[in-house]
Amino acid sequence: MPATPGLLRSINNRTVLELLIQHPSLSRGDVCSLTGVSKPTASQLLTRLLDAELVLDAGPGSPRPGGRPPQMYKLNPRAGFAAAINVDPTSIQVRVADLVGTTIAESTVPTEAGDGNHGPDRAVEALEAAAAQAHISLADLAATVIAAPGSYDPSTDQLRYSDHLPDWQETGLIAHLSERIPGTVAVENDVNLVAVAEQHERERTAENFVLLWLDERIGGAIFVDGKLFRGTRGAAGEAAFLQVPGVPAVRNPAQDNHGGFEDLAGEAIVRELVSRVGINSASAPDAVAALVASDTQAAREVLTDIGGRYAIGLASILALLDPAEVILAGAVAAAGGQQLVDAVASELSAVAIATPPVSLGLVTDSPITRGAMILSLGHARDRVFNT
Amino acid sequence: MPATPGLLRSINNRTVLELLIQHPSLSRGDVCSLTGVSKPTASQLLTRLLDAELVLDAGPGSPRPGGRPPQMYKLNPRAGFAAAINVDPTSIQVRVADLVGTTIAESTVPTEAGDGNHGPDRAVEALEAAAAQAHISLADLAATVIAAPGSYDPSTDQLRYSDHLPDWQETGLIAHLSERIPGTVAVENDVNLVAVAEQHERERTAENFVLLWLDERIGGAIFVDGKLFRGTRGAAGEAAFLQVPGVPAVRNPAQDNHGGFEDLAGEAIVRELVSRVGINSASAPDAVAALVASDTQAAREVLTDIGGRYAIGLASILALLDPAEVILAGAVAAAGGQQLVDAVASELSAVAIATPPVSLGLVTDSPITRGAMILSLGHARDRVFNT
DNA sequence: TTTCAGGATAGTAAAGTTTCCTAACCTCTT
DNA sequence: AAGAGGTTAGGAAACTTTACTATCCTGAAA
Repeated sequence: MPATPGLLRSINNRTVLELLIQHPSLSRGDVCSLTGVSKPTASQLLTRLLDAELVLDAGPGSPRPGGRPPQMYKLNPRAGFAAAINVDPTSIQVRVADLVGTTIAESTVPTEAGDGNHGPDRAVEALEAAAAQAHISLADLAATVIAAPGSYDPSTDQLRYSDHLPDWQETGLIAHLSERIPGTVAVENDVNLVAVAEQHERERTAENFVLLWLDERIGGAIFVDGKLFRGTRGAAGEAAFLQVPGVPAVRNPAQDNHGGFEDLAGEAIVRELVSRVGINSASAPDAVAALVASDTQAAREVLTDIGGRYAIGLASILALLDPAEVILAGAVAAAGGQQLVDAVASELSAVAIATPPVSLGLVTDSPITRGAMILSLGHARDRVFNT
Repeated sequence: MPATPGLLRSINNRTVLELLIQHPSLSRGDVCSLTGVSKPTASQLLTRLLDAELVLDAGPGSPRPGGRPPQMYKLNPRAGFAAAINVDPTSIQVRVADLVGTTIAESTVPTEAGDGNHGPDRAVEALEAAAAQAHISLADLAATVIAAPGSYDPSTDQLRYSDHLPDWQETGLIAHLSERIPGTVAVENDVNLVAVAEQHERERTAENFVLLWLDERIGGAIFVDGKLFRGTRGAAGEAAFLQVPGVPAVRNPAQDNHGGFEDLAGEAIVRELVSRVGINSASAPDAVAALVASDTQAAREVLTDIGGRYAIGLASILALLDPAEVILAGAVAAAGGQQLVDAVASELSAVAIATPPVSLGLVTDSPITRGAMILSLGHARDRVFNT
């Protein structure tokens, strides 16, 4: 693959398209100043992209005083479409967006236990329904990202550690899905996608950060150099399986699908700790919310205890990864709010080497689906722009 | 920075130079077939590089039957030079190599306690001496990499966690060194450099791996996508500071500069465990070597215990990073040999989620300096080739 | 109020540069 | 003579610079 003049065209085409993602519309002059190419080349680039129908005429722009108004161009939102699917034990949620990122269809299919197959084929059906609702054909989809608990291992093409989804255990998962869904198809761990959503929300300030997911289960996600770090088998960031002090070392964690950090700070433990101050809730988020609301000395001590447990696991994470930032997300983190963050941060400074800022997740509205859509849009653009 | 025709030249120039690193010499025809450029372009590229004195005529190659013998070209080894400096508490070791990687000077300066300054200026003196020995000027150096224990924090330009090197604690370390050493200057953690040497030795088979350093102290290094992962403050991979079960959670690890995994499996503990079977040695490597040599049931049990302790820390590392491979290196690992590796691997499969292959470090001869030279050569080539 | 020069910004055309490619032609050795 | 190595000549694709035209706003004069 030698570098020929055609490479220049692809590079510059791509540069312009990337700029059009960031800016709603651009004139030829904007392209000149933002990319550094000359005026004739900017014209040429936009003409080519217009011919390829990747770019549309956006009409005249606002004229500067005493000058001709510029001709504006925008990305063709219908040059391709992206889908995000979130699979959890009770439902399948589908969202379809155009290449600009505007949602054009959305639907949720409940998957009650015992009424047939809730596996990949059911997800494809839901996707077909959403596509019909958006008045597009499945063939128009350039990319689909499926969010699922557990980790996706690309070497075996299989979902692991997702006992809650019995119908998704087959090997050859993406191979199977690709037969029915066109374009790029990817399966991604749900916690990883929350991290993607958080990074997008923070406008890429954090290139290296760790997200700790505190919900029904404990999870984690790692960003390295602005990119998701998945590990070899897609199992990186499985914080629940950290071996931590305060509980005995866990043996056979894979078989039992439960880890040391969960024994120290998982849902059950949190509920039990909270119950010691007389608050009995059905779920850990409710328990923590009630704990934060009750402003007693005993409640504060329990919150410090919980924060300290999270801090122990985080200390190992910080020792290995030295992230610039730690984000706490998930229902328990949201329930605990800033008080929980403060408790974790203060305990953390006592047990970890170098403590980065700790903050709460900013994305509260369907973070998993949003992260899946962000990845899906990236894949869709990659695919559409390279033609 | 727009893509102009000049970019093609740089890309192709660079491609040819990279090939000349891997192959001792190449003909024009080799360049054609390896890069995919046409014959005239290959000629043009080599002529340009010859004019820039980055490439030298290597005489005629071996002729194929019934054909004209090709004209060969090789990298100009004197186009630039690279230096590697290894600083440890007792000495400063310097190595200088040409751009091809051939060592052209080597020296070791002992730094006995109490005879003046053993800081950066002393290292510069040693470097000057080595340059004189190689009959080059300091100005010919394109890159220098300094290996040191502790971690180098680029944000404060300072070495941390290196109590053994009191004269290296200043802030503005590289700024200071750059005033006296030309070219790229970098400071890198010694364990990271061992990992670089291992990766180089294994010819890039492992893109994602973790190296556990078992020596006077416990350390670690992480490779992600074929590149060293340093974290935000250069402190990634500090395995000694993992919080692990079996010992109490460590408080204030940074102040005391000692971590949980060290309490569980550090030098002192290893010596004590070995002493229980009657082997008393001054150092952990000696102790482990004697343990492996004495083939008793009790010795095997102690080895299993030690391996199990290492496995506990590794379990947390695997949970977070999911590497494709684990490498055990350092004096203790070398002393334990394959028996120790087997003990770790077998215990690991009991306490970790997914166990990758565990193996022993292959580089036994000055791995730190070799790693530093590999990085330094990379920097030197980057610098020389981009002109 | 209308008209029309002047000025500023937007866009195009023509010529030239750099880099690559293909095709044909030398060059050297067996 | 044959065959591989290497060069020359002509041309294509992408960029640039320079000079030109196009469009619109402003504001002053009719």
